[in-house]
Amino acid sequence: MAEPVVAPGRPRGGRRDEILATFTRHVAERGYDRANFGDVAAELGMSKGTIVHHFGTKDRMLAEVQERYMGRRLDEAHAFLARLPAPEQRIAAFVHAGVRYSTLEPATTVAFQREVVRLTDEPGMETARGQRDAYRDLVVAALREGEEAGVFVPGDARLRSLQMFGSLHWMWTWFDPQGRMPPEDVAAEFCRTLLRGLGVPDDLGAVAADPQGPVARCVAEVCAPRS
Amino acid sequence: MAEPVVAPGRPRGGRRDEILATFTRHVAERGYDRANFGDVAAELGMSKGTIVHHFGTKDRMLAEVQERYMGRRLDEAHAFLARLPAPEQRIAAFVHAGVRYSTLEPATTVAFQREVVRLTDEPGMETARGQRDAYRDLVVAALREGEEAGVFVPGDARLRSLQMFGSLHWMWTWFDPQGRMPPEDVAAEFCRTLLRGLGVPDDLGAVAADPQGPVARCVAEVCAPRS
DNA sequence: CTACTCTGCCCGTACGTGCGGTCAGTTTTC
DNA sequence: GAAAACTGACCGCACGTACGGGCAGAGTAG
Repeated sequence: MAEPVVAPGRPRGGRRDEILATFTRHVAERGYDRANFGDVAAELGMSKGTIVHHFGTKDRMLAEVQERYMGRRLDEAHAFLARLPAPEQRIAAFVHAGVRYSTLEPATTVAFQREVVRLTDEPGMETARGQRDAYRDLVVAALREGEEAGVFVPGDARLRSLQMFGSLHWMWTWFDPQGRMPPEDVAAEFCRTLLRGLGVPDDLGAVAADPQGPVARCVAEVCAPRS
Repeated sequence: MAEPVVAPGRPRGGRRDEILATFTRHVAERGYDRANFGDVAAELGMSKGTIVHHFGTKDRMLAEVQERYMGRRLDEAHAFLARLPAPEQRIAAFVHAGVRYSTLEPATTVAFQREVVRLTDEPGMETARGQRDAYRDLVVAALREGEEAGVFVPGDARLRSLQMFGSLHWMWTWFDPQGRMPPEDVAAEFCRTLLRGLGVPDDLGAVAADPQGPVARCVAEVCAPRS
């Protein structure tokens, strides 16, 4: 049924990536517990054994999904931070990027978000958890910079970062990438409310929130669709 | 090994409620998929069959947890809305209440929050979903009132409600009721940032966010611990 | 008071199913 | 020919739940 495409057996990681992508989609749709080897194998027209051969265990497969995801996000965060010096731009960029991912890699994003809790619980997730913590540290740092620069009103940076992540990580429960609501609008609205909440003057905030503005454009360049 | 037959008192469905409470705790700790009859039964020193006798299926049991939870929340929301006329007070009250629940009924709250997605997916959850939607409608209505009254800057009320719920519903992944961070502080910080973000003047916002203020007190009275 | 019956909780077990993972062997690629 | 990719049959186990029966208390008749 499925054409050979490239010869089976060789293509370095080709088949492997396919497996990972399908697994990711299943996790996104049903959650980790209900996702299973059998269905993934059937969908790809291969045997369960093949999946085991490539990944060993289900836990490892999820860990790899999370690590790859966070790896990409960290790279991108560093990239746009290097280009955006102002704290309110940085915070806005995190929001734009967070929303953007929901449409750029919907499956991976949902899979990550709905299974984040395993980062703290399960063993074997140390790497991914470290990446996640590093990412949050970047946001906290930007919030602190803003406070010190007097752009944000003083407050608890850690709590604020959690408030912010909550809004973004919750999106998987309601946001439909195929739906009517454009992600840019979501990002813009979230940005405006958040930045105003941090005490950023409306004009500065408007620029940072603008879907056509410099921040959004920078994020769009950095977080480009891959292959 | 079973205890003396009848527990002190004969609270209507005493045993039944005990089962539900234990099940709820297991869902909160491991998630619905990993929670199972065997463990609950063992912990209560009863047979799996007893659980089935009382609830029929696992799905039904979860549905009942969700319906009871949302029922209580709706009652309380109506109660504090009746006492707080101002939009900024109402929004603050939703935040205070949302945080408060994490310590008042930690297990039920976590169980609800981590399994919310089933409200939209699964059949048999129509009632609970209706309750959840009704709750969100209350928040959206308060946001719209605020806009019309000129207390909030114009914006997309639905998006704002989702942004707000995200912050609160995400708490289960990081908030520890036993931890150092007092829930009142979380609520206060969330309130301040959110209300400022909605355009509420700082003095008005400070009163509404104050853990000792009228709004927090009203919520504390309405959302009292139950027997 | 006694005997009988009805009823609702509760028990223990057994069954079917689904799933993660193993393994010995085959095919493909270089 | 060596190594990697792949297969398909199989195992063991955990879990939901169906089922038949036990048992204690309430109601009723004599």
